[in-house]
Amino acid sequence: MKIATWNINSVRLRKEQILSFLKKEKIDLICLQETKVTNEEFPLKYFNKEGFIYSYIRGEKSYNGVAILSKIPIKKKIFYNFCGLNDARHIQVVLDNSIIIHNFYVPAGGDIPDINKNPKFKHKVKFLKEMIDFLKVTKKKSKILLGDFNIAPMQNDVWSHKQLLNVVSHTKLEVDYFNELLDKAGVIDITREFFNLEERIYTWWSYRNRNWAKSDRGRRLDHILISESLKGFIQEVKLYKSLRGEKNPSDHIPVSIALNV
DNA sequence: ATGGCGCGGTCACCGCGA
Repeated sequence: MKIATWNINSVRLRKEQILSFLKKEKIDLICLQETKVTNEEFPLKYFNKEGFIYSYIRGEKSYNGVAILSKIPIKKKIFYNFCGLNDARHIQVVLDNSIIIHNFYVPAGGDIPDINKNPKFKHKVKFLKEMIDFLKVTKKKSKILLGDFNIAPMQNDVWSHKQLLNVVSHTKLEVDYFNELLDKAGVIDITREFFNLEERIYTWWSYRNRNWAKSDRGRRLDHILISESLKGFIQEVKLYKSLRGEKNPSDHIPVSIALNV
């Protein structure tokens, strides 16, 4: 079973790229973020006719939006609201084998890393706190958390640890919350387990840098976190950097895991 | 060292991303 996550930055604009990726990499289930579309306007039939007959979509106009497209049956569909907002940042499904899959789009947090000066950062921090409280009660359950966490937790998850210490996504406050989440939710950062700690790995490169590949100033913001109990079933973890170089790309690339279950 | 782009909406500009 192969599961992927991808912040797609508009599903309508990039449905062909998504399908091509799903086919080429033989993905069974994908979690999308920033679909930027209402459920009514979501191109669901486009994926249904290609075998992704199971789905759970939750979108809104213009902003945010998450979706799960699957070839594998989905037993249960649930969503949760954080910070009292109905803003389509989380959905959850349960598979027939009882594995729980969460798809998250954590708030970006704006520019200034100060909760007293920047309401967007305050929102992000509150979201993370509520996420921890929400997940800690399921610590013992077999689960996979995927999505755009908007946090680059380790030194080699950014192009320059020193220069990004005070940049939203890599501040100590955010990294501490990320690690608390791993601990309290009972999950591990499986991508890092499959790559050397010394290796710089990214899932996002800014649109603003035309020469993104050459300057390579990326960040690892997209994650797949799995229960300890599932670790033995993981056969591979893949990052698809080449997709950032496609025509009209998303600024994020997909990440996938292959599970032997 | 800095600035750099791309999305959706209802517009030819803005809010937002990170």
